[in-house]
Amino acid sequence: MPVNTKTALLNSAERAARSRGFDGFSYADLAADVGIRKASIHHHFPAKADLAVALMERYHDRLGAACDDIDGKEPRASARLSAMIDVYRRAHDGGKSLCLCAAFSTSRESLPEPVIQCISRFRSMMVAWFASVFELGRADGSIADVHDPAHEAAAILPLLEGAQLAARAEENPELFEKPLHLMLQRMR
Amino acid sequence: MPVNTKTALLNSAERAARSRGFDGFSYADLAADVGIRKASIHHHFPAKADLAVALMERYHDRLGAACDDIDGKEPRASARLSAMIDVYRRAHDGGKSLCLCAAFSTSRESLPEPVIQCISRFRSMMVAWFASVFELGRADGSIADVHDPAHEAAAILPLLEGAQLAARAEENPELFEKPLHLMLQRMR
DNA sequence: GTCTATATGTGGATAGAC
DNA sequence: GTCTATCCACATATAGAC
Repeated sequence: MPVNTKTALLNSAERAARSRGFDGFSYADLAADVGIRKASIHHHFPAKADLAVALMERYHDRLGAACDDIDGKEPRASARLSAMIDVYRRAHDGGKSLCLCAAFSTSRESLPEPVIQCISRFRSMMVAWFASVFELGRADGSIADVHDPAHEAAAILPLLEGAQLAARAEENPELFEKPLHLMLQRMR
Repeated sequence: MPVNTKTALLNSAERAARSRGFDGFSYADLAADVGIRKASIHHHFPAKADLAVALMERYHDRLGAACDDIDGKEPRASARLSAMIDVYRRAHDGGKSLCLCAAFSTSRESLPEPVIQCISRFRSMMVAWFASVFELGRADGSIADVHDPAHEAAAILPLLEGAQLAARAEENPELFEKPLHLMLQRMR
């Protein structure tokens, strides 16, 4: 429940960007969705580039908080990994949406420099977190056959984003689950 | 070397779509690139939707031919898989580009129905081909630890497209290689 | 098949009143 | 903070001459 217009705009823009790409929505779309005139949006985000920056920064912070939250709740590596897979499962929304990082990567050329850097920071953060999970998985034995945590971590983010992409292509949630099957089977 | 205008337009449009998304280029861009006026493009592709269909069909046929070509040349499963990984490696062009399937999946909502169906056929074709490769890999022993060819096949396409997406995000070719490391190590 | 010229809509963005 | 009104650039697309 957004209490203010700015948050409502960010929520609307994030939904739009994740389902149609950054070039796939306009201020007119947001205006219709939120219920104000498009000129009013410029009061909150003078240029669309400013909106892109705000979206990516909020997303970075939100996922960072999700990592911390999971670490605090789940002591076992398999449970941590499972919880993050669930974050990506919910994010792809049955094949209607991508995570913001994947959506923005395609639209790269339309995005201002600060957003590119924020994407880079986001990926580093997530890969580092996944690496810590696989290291723990090797130690606590809750994930099978972990011989190389760093490369497991490098692979899992592309796999999750690629699975979202596959599901998005046909709006078919099954296409998100199938690619993850082997990984899920390694968890105990 | 395209001999005719239509092919030149398809080549230019494919480059543009793969690096900027389907919403990220216009007939004006193609006109400038190919060296004709934008009105002339409508003679070859009346609407942009027609162009999208032609692009996806050509891509489907080209990758289908690549699968056949690899099967004809490489008897070993590991060599076949390696050859297809190389197709995707070349396609991502050092982080400047995606495969057409990944690029179109993000822009899904802007695309006409025939293109969506063609993407679906494309994915089925590729997953079936990868499944045949992993089955062969289990039989000839050239790919280690293949216990479930169908799920391996379901995972490899998202992994390749996700790796392209990662590399694209930062225009960094290393981000394509790292996620594939574990898979490459299984090949002998 | 390609051109000029043009139609029509929509994009992001600004000025200034309330 | 939101509005109306407007600007200008660019999008896809068409008509008709060459």
